Amino acid sequence: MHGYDKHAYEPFAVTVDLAVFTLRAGQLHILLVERGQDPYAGRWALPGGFLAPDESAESAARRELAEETGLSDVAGLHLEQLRTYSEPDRDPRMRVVSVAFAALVPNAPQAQGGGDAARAAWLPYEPGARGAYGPLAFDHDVILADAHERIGGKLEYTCLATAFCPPEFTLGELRQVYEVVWGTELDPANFRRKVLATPGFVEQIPGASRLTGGRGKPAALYRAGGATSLLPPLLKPAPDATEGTR
Amino acid sequence: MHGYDKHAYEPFAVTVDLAVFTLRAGQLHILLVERGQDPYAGRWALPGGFLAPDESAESAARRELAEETGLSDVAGLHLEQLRTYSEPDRDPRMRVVSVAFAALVPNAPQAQGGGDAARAAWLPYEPGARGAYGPLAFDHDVILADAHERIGGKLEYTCLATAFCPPEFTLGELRQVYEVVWGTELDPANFRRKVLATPGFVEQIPGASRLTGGRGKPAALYRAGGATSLLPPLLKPAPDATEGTR
DNA sequence: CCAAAAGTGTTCCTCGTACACCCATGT
DNA sequence: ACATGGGTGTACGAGGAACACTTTTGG
Repeated sequence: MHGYDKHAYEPFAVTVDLAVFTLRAGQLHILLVERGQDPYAGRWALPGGFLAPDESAESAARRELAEETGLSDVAGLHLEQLRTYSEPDRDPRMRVVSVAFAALVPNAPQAQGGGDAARAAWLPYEPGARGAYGPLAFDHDVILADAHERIGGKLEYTCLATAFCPPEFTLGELRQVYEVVWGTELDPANFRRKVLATPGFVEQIPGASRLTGGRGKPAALYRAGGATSLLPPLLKPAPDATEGTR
Repeated sequence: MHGYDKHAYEPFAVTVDLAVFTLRAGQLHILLVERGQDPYAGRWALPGGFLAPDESAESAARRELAEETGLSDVAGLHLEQLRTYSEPDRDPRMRVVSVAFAALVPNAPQAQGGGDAARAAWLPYEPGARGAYGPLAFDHDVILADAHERIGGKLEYTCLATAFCPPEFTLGELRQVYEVVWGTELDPANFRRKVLATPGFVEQIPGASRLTGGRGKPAALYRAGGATSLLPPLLKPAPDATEGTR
């Protein structure tokens, strides 16, 4: 870090972009806003905004998260810096450097068309194939794909999955988090043992139980434990080579 | 992303900071520059600099890497975005948002006091205890610790370790990378099997061999293979609980 | 009675760990 | 001769994968 003349270089705008995931009806959803103005008017985009003069990217991201989701208690939600996107031409109007975040929300409430965004909605996310939202504005398709990959990877070796669950949940619901994010199926029996064998992953709520959508035996309820790392990791099963490329 | 008035917000300076590691004499070293001016005059700092108007953070980082190390071929070196540091008070003079990178260099040549940096040097890095360089300028101690943690973690599940090695290396040298970065010892026999069992991690150079510091049997030479991910991972041994806190 | 999901038990097999042992070289 | 590091072999044990089986609910 050498010269420090404040005017020697063109100023940059610094923004945050958020990839906010939730689980709804057994499917992974992503929070998107519809752009009201050019460029990319009418296209869907990740929610985000400028850094205020006195806040860090983390603060700005959490503020935007509260505004866009309409959630009152945003303090406990998982919010994680992904990486920074700084290609010179990523915004056609000016130099915008964007710090991207990934966030996880449990029971998604109604999306807020909050503030100045034209419209906000939770849309189902399918990796690879674009879902109901066509190509996103700017480089947000790349950011979204990176965010999904990061979340999927972190499930393997952290206790992050509970961030998708409400305060009280069953082991079947927790398992569904893995299955939906990874797009695979897991053996319920082995999953159960693995989770319970990890100290601090979940704590059983004594006596409580809940019926799971009518059918089946009532399941015991658990809440998230204090642990953050998951050792040994819970590995995503290798894609079966016999399936070929369908 | 809402209003776009170029002058509605205070402009930010955007810089890159580099944590460049190398192995020297069986010890992990970090490239530092000595600051010539206030603030933090006389203190060591990570090399870095401003983004030019037409380059991305990745381009700027690679440019700085070439300038500071004096290496001619910087294209093949491992350079990886770490995260972005944006606390409002991290630079006392103005708002500076810094995109941090971690880089790995094999056989470190002489450090360049290149350009405007007062002095540049490779200094031994010891996690935890500050080494020969006292507290770094700005928040660079935090960045450096984050970078070391990231590198150590990536060794577990990627083939990154070869980035520390010259084009031709022995398995003992590769093993030393892990031992030095992790601060542990590994079983040479099991390490050998693990590496050779991973397709594309290393390729043997037929017929070649090299004496290893005089003593011992000459070792076969290998070069880096094409693989990047290491499955199953090569786990860092858990710290032995019998050792206590010395 | 049947389907579906929770929860328990058991077997098989892979892989990591630890350690013994031989090989080739310098002092 | 001996120390040192490369390289091979092997036995033990933890842990994951697969699957059978029981339990409890709704239809």
